[in-house]
Amino acid sequence: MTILDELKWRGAINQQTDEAGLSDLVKEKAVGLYVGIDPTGDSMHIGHLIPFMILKRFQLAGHKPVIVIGGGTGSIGDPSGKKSERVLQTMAQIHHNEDAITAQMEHLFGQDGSFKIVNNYEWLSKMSLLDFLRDYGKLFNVNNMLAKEVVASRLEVGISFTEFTYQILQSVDFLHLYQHEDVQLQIGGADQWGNITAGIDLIHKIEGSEARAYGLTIPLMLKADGTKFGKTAGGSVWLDPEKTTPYEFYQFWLNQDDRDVVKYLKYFTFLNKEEIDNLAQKVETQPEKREAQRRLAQEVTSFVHGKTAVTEAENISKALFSGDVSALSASEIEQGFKNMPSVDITAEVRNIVEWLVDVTSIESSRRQAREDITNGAIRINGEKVTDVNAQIDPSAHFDGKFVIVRRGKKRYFLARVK
RNA sequence: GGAUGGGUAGCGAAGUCUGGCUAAACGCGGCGGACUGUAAAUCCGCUCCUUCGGGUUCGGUGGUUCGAAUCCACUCCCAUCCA
Repeated sequence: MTILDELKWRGAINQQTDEAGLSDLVKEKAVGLYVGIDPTGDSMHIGHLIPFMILKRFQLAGHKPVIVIGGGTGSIGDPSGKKSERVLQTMAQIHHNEDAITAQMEHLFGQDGSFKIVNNYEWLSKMSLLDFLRDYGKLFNVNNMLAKEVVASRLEVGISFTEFTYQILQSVDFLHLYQHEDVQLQIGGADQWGNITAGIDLIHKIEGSEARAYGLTIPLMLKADGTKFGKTAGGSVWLDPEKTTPYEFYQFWLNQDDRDVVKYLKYFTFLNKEEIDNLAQKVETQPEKREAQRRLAQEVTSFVHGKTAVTEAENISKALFSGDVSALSASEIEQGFKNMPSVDITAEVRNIVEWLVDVTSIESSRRQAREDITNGAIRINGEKVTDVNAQIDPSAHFDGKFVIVRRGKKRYFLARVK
């Protein structure tokens, strides 16, 4: 099975520019290939992970991946997938994001030289306007540029010259990498098709039509219920443990729908076909065991945060979902609740309603607090409290250091006694 | 600048003609609960604040009235059409 066959099996191929040509190339040699990411934020989220997982698969198949941090393109703004013009980020912000994303990449893919990470700011920022216009601008036909889906869809609302130019910059990237890094394949999300083909056209114009450059896009990921993948009530699922804790990260994957889990195993893990087929079988026969989800959560959490994080996440999950938090030691709580919502409180003994609203802000109003207490939705240190007149004594448990509040089935809050 | 239609709770949307029965239908979302697989689907409760007496709400201001989301005046936004 070639790498392309594998991607096909994983359902990871949306479009390819020259299936036969690429297929031959992949058999012939170790192919240089790249995926770009513009530093629009200071962390990647799991949606960003998809193309990079594919890059990793190519690497495992003996090819030569290059990650392009888009310090240059990011300063322009990619109109792909955007309904309207975006506000430019300051260069300071972009450079900050570049550093953060680069560090994240190095953490994920290592610095052992098996992955090359480059920043297109290096070559794009040095180009003069006249060079740009004479060397590249001349080769782009505005009529073709206008016809690209990304631009065409924006003609109604408007698009600035700056964003309009984006496809040229991305093409220059591909050309640069083709010439200097032996890159012959660009991979991206489905919305990158136009940018990728623009780059291939540029290479053909400059290097001749026999130049072997290819493009491959990945299908847009949707959940079985039709909603966007990778979003939770709290927003995106980030790879940065400060934004999304490893525990939350693990839980995100564990909670995936049966209908989606096999697809995610294919996309986000390096498990082989037999293993995944076996797990798919389990989803059919014993869905309630959620072996596939558990394995998915373990694999992805381990890849992003490491093995220790998996063990920790599982320990915390066990304690929180059994409800038996009282067994936890103060130090375990410090660990497990590290990034759960928490507030600092005093050791003062208060009425529970006032405490939930005024002291901890866990509840938004007294009415709501009373309702939740009456419904049996509030647990203090693992014990259900249904009396609105109950008193809270922060010094009663956990060496007087914490009060653990649970609202509903799985929402936890930690109050730290100061 | 002119014409018309709008601005109601987190969002969508009734209510306005025929003032009080309206803290304001209904849907979505959110929060609880039941069931369960830490699921999906479904069902139930809650969803402005409250010391439970009440208090503050329907773009804004000012009127009419015993009483205004509802009537009047002015004003600010939004949409569409015309210039």
